[in-house]
Amino acid sequence: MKPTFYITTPIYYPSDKLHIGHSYTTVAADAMARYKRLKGYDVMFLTGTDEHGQKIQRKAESSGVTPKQYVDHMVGGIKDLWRLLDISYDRFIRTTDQEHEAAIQNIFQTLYDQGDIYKSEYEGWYCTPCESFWTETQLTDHKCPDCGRPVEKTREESYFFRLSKYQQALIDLFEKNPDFIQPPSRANEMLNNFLRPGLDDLCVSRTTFNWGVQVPFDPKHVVYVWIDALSNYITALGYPDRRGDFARYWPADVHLVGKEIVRFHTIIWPAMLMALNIPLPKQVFGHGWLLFKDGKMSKSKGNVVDPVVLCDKYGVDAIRYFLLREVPFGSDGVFSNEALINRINSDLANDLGNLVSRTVAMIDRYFPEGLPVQRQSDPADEPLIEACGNLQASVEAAMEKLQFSQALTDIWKVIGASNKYIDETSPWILARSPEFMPRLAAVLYNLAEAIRIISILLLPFIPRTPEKIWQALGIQDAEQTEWAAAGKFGLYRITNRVSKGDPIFPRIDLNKEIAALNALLPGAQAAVPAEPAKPEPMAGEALTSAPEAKKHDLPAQNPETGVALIEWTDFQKVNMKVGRVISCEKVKGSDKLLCSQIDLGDEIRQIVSGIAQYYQPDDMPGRQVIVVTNLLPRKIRGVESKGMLLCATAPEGYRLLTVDGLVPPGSEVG
RNA sequence: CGCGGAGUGGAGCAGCUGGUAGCUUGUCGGGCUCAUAACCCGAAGGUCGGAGGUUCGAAUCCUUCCUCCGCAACCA
Repeated sequence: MKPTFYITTPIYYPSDKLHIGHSYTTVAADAMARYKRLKGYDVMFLTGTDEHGQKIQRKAESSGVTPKQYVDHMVGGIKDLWRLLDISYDRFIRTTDQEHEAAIQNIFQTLYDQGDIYKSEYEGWYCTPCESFWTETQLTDHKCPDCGRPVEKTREESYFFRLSKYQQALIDLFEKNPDFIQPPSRANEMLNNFLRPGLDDLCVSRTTFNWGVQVPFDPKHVVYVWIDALSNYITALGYPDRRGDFARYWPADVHLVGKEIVRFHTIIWPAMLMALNIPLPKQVFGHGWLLFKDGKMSKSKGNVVDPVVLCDKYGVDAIRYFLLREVPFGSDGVFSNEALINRINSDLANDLGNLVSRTVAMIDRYFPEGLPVQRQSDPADEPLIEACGNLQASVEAAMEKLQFSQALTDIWKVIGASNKYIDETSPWILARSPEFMPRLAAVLYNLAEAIRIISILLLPFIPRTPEKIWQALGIQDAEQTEWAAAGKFGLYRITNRVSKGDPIFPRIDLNKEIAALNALLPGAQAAVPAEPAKPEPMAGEALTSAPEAKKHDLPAQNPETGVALIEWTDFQKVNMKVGRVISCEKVKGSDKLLCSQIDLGDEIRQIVSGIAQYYQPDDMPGRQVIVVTNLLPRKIRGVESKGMLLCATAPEGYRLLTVDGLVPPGSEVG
């Protein structure tokens, strides 16, 4: 029987479109899953969505659909994205799956029956205007940290999980299994910040919303995210049935998570499993975040850092390569368009793509009938052959530690060695004299062989590229392309026929491209977590075979820019007017917010905008501004905002939109 | 003292169980012409945030200070 390997991503919260950070986690998990499959493992790669909770419920309400309709739509988009990124998940769990919901009720009941869950009261401070609960420690000056207004002590009936009971067992777990949390620094964080100071019991139900799994014996309550979401890792395997997939794959080999949810996965989750008498996962890997360079946020979220746009422009493999190579897994890193394009140009186009091109071109030119049997080796070949011989071992060593960046660095060293080998052996000079033909043949053979080995080792990371390379080199059969074949030098067949084609990775004109991207997307978003900011799903719809892309669900896109096209009627839904600023002040306690009173002709509106870094309050009165008037009102830092001021995102910051000449306040824009 | 992270050639980073700095990219010069203006070689460029201390010796260990960033807590 094959050994098994079970790897998971967090389940993502589909309240918004997924961004490049979610893609980062998922691409990493995919690379690992592919690697293990190539090594011969029976792999279970799980991802999914966490679909319950108040935020989803509200989002759905404001869109005028049921929560289920809302998440169904979002999940369609997420699956499209994973298809686009070549994510080879084996199962896609949704916390709204029936089996998952039933399993959650079973778990809740079990824990309740054995006394690990008990009913009590959740005591907190309630801010009525904000409709928010705060704990003692969250308060600032005994006031609402959100709006600064007084709060009142309130009690809410809740169920609690006896987390405190597992404190010592968890400390033991961490101390006896130093590898349980990776990277190790995060284990210290957990021990020092949470475990040693002491754990509080955990509130695991809510009565303030109802979009969730009902507590079986108390229908007023729904199960809160902890149990609902974290349990996905076992409900996806059929738990509470402990036979079948559960027996086959559990315990998980690794949970891949972003650093912001390491705590939930290394404290709450193991404690739950201990309570249920289930073996613990072998490892939780907390990776870093992808940050955005200038830290500026963008009002029109999404475009340039939208993985869909990037894939359309540069190809999936280029994006996957960047994500896996640019930042050591575990550390934070910076995403920028310049960095992306530089990686593509120098690594993929110049080093790898060009190596394939020049090798194929020379074989094609000097030996159009195929490489001859007669080949003359030389001591100069040895460094290259040796580097190729060691490569698979070093890639595997890195992969076992989830060091994707290191694995790719190792591969690129051999790519570099190959380019250097060409220079040292100067095949074009050998080609001038017939007596050097055997030597020339050996050189080109060695190059083809190096590229063949490299291409196999690239499979986990950029799965489309190896196919293209094999086509160029005329490699057809599995014996030359299976994983084990990367460990043997000399499998390339002289009967293979090369074929020159288009470059695998064309070079990109950096300046032109940056200009195009900037035009498309004003400023990158600030610090997007590389992972879902929350873990709370519960669905487990087993995804069977490759689903057809639901193209019709996606908005049409302008092929030039990647921006979604909308109907005129969509545009008409937005109501905009010219307003005049009457007065303006900074929002108290805020660095970035200005609160303006705007004359719209027939009314005065209060609008909060994030422009304080670019405009002084004194500078605002009298300005003519463009106001979106029919946005849902929203409270920002406790101050109500009814609308939005339009701004351009310039390199130096936001610039307000205005109108040409004086017009009466309230004039329609359209 | 809210929590956490980071300051190392122009940029981005590694080194941090102590032995006077290394990688990628960029710049400059050279080589080559098989290749995607690509590839190969070489050079310039750093008092390792500051100040003290431990030591024969500190980027590395200790003390202290400074600066930046993320989160807490915000840009509908």
